[in-house]
Amino acid sequence: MSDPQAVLAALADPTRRAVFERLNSKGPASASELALELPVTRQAIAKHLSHLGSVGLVDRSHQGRQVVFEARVAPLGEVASWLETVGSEWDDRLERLRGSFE
Amino acid sequence: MSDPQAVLAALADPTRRAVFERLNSKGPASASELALELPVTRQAIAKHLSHLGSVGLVDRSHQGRQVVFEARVAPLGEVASWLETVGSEWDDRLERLRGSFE
DNA sequence: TCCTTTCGCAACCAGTCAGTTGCACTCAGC
DNA sequence: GCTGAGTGCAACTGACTGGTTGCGAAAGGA
Repeated sequence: MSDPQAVLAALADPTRRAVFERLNSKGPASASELALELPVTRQAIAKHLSHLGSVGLVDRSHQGRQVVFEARVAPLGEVASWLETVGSEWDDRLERLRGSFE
Repeated sequence: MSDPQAVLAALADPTRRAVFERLNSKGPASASELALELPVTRQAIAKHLSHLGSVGLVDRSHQGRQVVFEARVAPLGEVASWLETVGSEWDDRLERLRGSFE
């Protein structure tokens, strides 16, 4: 259960988004594999994966010598519901405003 | 029509989120008013408002000598639908995976 | 055992950005 | 015209962080 704002911040970086979307669309991969497909070094990828992992957007598992990372979409739902909450606050405000004219 | 990733990045900063949520929950305010309620200077607020405005999360209007800012929630919907798209990509991948076993 | 691959850790660099300070401008009220 | 409130612009600073390089450790294969 990661807080939505941390997930928001994690998705704010373009490279981190690229890593996540790559894992999400083409399936699990290791940091080295990702480094071949993206224009940054393995170390940069590893840092981003660690960041993504800390907010629950990525799962790590060992396969022999390799460490394979997999995307997890559950935190996205929490962000979505947070956005919905903010939106409904706005609706409430409209409602109160309407009420004040009756 | 602001792109969802810019909105994402705009909402990533805690202070900027605080400004937006303040405007969203308590209604329009000027930069000076916001500076009284938040622990940063008016200039910092003004920069954040400019940033929020550039992604469509805030509307500005003049009231006499004052400049009043108001929250706009439409871009939040775009972010939500983007999140949904990412989620559905994941569903597609599951579907393909399922198909490969038949 | 030796070599290679993969990974993790630490140090370092450079760019970005949040925040402050200072100053100039505008406009309403006296 | 003067004063004060509200705003905008520019320069500066400090901290954070994305990215790289270098090195050492662990693990599989010949």
